[in-house]
Amino acid sequence: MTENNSMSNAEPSISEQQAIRKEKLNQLRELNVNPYPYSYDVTHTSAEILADEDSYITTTPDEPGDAKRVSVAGRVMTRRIMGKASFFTLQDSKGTIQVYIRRDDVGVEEYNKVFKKMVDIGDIVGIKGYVFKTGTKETTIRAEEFEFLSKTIRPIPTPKEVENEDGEKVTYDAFTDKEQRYRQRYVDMIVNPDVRDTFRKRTQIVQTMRNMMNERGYLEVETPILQPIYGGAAAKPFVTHHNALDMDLYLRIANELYLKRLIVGGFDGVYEFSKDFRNEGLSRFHNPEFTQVELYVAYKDYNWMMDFMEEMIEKVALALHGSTTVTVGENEINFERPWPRIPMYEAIENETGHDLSGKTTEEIFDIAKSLHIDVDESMGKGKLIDEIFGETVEHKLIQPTFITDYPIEMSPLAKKHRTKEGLVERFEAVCNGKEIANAFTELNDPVDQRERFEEQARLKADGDEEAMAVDEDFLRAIEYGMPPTAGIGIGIDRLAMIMTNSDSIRDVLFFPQMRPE
RNA sequence: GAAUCGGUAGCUCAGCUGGUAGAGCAACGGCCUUUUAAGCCGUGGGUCGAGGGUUCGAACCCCUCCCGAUUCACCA
Repeated sequence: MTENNSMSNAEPSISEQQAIRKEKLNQLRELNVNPYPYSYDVTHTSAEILADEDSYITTTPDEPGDAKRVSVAGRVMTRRIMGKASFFTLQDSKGTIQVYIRRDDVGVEEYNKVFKKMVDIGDIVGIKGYVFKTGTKETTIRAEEFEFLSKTIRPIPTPKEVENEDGEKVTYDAFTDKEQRYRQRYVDMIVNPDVRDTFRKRTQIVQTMRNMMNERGYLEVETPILQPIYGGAAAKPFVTHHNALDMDLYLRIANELYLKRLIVGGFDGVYEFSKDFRNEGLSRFHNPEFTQVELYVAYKDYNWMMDFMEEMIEKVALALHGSTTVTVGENEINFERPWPRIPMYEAIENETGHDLSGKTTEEIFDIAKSLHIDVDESMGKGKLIDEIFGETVEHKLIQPTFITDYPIEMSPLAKKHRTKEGLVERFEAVCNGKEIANAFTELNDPVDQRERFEEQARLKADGDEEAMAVDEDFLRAIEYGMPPTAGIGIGIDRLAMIMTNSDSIRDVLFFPQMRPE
């Protein structure tokens, strides 16, 4: 970053429309109208009225008598002014409802000088009135009182949705520029209501998972984000500095090692929804900060964890869609239990015809070359196998699938397989061609763990930036004894992408990372 | 980091082999008391992403840079 500070926000020159709207603020105050009052008594949302409209509608709107009164608040999204009466669409958090406002209902001054002259699309207003159906059978609130709640001084995009002859919805002037949608998510949410729906679903995913873990009696905990030693995953960290301690700290890349300390401490099950940070590239699938849930359960192994995950994700699909089947792009993905469980070597053999079990590093290297996979001499056995899997198998796994039993070289925190030499008890859940979870029977043999860390340290010394550091405190913890434990990390962003049929991680993050404007 | 495509009014977009910018919606002034992309008449609005170059003349051609999307590479 240079001298010219990109954090500063010099006020840009304003458009004609902004100038006009600012002037309206002065005019409103001259009319003794507060453009920014303090509260409003909202009795109904648009959705509550529309869901039960028969109980609200009066058939004699010109003589409403004791028809039910409603007050709603929201944003003016469209306007149709016809002289002495007008229609406008009011959008609140639950949807939209049409409002009909007449000069002779709200008063000449209020209608002519305030409503007609001062209201812009985007303004937040409150309406009190009663409900009727128009000639074209649209349920509409007839306003008896109108109030400004917040005057907008910046024009918002004005998309228009209409049904064509075939009954299809066509949107004109939709707000589609992705850069602006991400940078100004607030505008995106105002004019693209399905965006709000995506984020509601994301929260529903988290809540469904949290509820299930709570029902099982697992404890939701919080562990440090600022860590003196980062670990628990293979990734490059962000570094920051603590002034008072005069030491560098890392933003966590995973919370695994802290959660396992808590299992040592005596909890049977702990979980944390955690923002993790990895100093790597951005893409459709990667944001520098992302969310995982990690869960550790004592006295269980990875077989149990597969059962648990199936059940949890099936619940999520049902909660969001009322079905185990979810449409993602061109695929129908079915999360109904049980999911196939395929050992990694078997998955590779099924796809390529090569059985890697018992093969030497050199033999696997040659197989990779024969499959036209980009490999080099520096790659270890585990890395080579991972490359082969990634290139030949992973993207083909559309339906949820557990890939089990990984090479020990790639898994320094997982326990050796109880029967298969050279492998660990680890699985990844793959769905729509992408990993959505990673889990193992946790390594609780402290001597073995120390050796694995030392191997990582050798890799780090050889220049592997993603190799783990030896975490002496973590070793000390498991030297005190950690019970047999199953652990899992589930990527919430990836899961949300699948469950909401989003093709970019940016669509499931409110504020994806962007370069400064 | 590389390649491709893109950045023109508040929004969505035109703009030909170079002749200093247009449309619809939005805004502004009128008319209009059941409209719904409301309609009709009229008006204004632009650092054409930024900077340099070529040219009599650049939104357009050339160079550099900024921002974004997509694909690829690393990664969850």
